[in-house]
Amino acid sequence: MTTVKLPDGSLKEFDSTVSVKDVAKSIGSRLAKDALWGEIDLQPVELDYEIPEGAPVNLKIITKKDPNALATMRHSCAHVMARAVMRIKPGVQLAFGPTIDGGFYYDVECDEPLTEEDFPAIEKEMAKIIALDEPFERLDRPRAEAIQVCKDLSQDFKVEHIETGLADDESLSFYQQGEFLDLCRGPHIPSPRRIGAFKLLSIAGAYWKGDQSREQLQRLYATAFFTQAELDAHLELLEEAKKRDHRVLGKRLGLFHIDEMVGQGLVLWTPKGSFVRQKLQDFISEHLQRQGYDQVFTPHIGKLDLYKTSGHFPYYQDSQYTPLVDREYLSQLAEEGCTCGELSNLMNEGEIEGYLLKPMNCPHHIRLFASEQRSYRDLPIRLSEFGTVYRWEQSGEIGGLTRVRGFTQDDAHLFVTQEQLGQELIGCIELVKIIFGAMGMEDYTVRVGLRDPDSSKYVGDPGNWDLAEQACREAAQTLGKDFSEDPGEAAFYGPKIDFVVKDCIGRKWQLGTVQVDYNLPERFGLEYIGSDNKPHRPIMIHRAPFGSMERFIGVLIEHFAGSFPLWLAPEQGRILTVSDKSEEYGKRVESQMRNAGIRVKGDYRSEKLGAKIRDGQLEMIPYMMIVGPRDAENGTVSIRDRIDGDLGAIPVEKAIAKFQSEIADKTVRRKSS
RNA sequence: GCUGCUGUAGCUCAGUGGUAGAGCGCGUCCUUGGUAAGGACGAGGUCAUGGGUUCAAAUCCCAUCAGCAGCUCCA
Repeated sequence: MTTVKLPDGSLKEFDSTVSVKDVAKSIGSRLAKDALWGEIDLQPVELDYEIPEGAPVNLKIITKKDPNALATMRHSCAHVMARAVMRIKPGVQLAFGPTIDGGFYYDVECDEPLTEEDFPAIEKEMAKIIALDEPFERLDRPRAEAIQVCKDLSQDFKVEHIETGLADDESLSFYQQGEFLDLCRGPHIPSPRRIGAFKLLSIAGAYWKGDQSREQLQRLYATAFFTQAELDAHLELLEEAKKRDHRVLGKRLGLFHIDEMVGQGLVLWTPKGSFVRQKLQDFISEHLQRQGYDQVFTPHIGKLDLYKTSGHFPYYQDSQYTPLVDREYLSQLAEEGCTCGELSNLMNEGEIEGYLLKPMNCPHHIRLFASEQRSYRDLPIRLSEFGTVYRWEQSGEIGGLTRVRGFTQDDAHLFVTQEQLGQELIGCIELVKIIFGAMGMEDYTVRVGLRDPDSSKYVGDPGNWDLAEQACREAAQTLGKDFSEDPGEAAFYGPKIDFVVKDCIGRKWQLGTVQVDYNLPERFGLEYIGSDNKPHRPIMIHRAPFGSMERFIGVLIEHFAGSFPLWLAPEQGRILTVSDKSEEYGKRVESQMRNAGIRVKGDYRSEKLGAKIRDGQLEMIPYMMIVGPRDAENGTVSIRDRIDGDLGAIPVEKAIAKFQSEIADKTVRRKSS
């Protein structure tokens, strides 16, 4: 008699010996078909495993749907990959080899570095190992013995990891497959046969334990699926994602250019890209006006003293462009025989005079606030600016529009009383909501950064911090969306709310941010006169709902895959003539449309219509208006919609009305697929 | 900043130790057509930059710059 207990608690009894597969069959044919392997008392077993008779055993049948099934298989595949590398390359030191979204990696260190040319050999060896079909066997060893095992294997990273990262573990588990033995928490699939299809993807450097001061390892990225079809689909998805990369689309659609001669991370906006950017600025400006913001302009540089007061110089000097040293000060230094080395030292110590390219806008806005005496009756004061700032980002970090060295924040600084803080934060969140809503972007995450209760690095009164954190939480709640609360993620000067989205290849980027600041008002000694006729210190809110125009548009290009909604499209419509005979009518329609405020161009080349349509389609033109003799006769245009294709002939006035209403509504139309 | 890869025509890319190729785009001409590529001809490149090896370098080596992936960082 065999008895199994299923995860739902139900018991199943069998008269004779049964395998896992038999149990699955007894539950349902679908389950029997989908079953990958079983788990008895959390240990993976093959489907043909004969369940021992006697006392009831806990059995779980694992299918593809099991959230851990794929990860378990991939991790086993990582072991196979590491084993294959060890067979091919001498002196391989293993570090970590976890599963990640979309695959897995293994960090290794070899005597001679791996290159992508080694991939075919590694994959071949992996296939061999899988064909051997040796099981993954778990071995548990007490601490001291485990360390000795790793020492015997000359696996220094594993020894270190047991001694530091796993310092509290009394017993450690290993998994063995053939000659390959690795410290591993498990679990693993019962046999390598379950590895359906795998592929090595790329190789990159990674620091041991993520520490820049430690050894740099080679990280071998790979992926695996249960079937070849799934792997192929995944690879195709990666290819598709590359096509919507904003750097690719930006070039193809002529939206921006980054020029080697101008400098790394410095964006040149083409007329088309500038148009999109301007439209977005107009859009947000309109809402700022409604919310009672005042727009200001401030220069791109400021005296070093300004940033010494704010604390940004020299403390954050590494992430700023080198200061512009004051002319007279520089010649004075030269006369004194100052060497370059000495000048550099003076800079490091912050002991120089001159100007800084502004790395942020707040000090300028603060000085505007301080330029007049303020009463509590004036508050809140909301100063906004599309302010361009410059930061010396690490060269390896720069790329596309998402990480640049010069960028324009849709910045504003609100000077508020403690009582006003909550309401103003809600107003800031409202703006973010309006923007994401207008773009149809729902796939973003919200993080509320709170202070780390164990740290003393924070400035400001703890009681006020509690109030501000609570205000941030309440403001975040008004989004009607889940948000995470991250202790320790607050800036040292105040709590914050961040908005994060993913790009086409899954990288996360912070867009909007709302931050409370107790620090700068203090450093600049800001005051307003309260109703008690005494000076009080205002609280500052920094906020940028887009984050930066560059990053936001980068993400937006990928979000729309280059197909901007009509109101944002640089070229909203294009007149296509069927032949040269319709050019005159085409030009008449073109000017009629333009007079109605529609941004149109004409394609009067002597190409065939099919070619013109193809070009327009590839350029993501929202509406193509085909004009031929029939249209000229009837006063119509034959509309071809970017999404829905041929809409037939309609009178020009009706087409204009249709476009105008779509523009006014800021309609976001997506291909329904 | 670190590791690896890459840099050839406006774009996408092929190519080999012996004086440079394709497709697209561009120009001219032919074609006058109704919903995703009509045809012919032509122009266009110090093969990223600077060194080195060699009789000979775009090709091999080194450095620099830039791009890509990842790591680290991001007030």
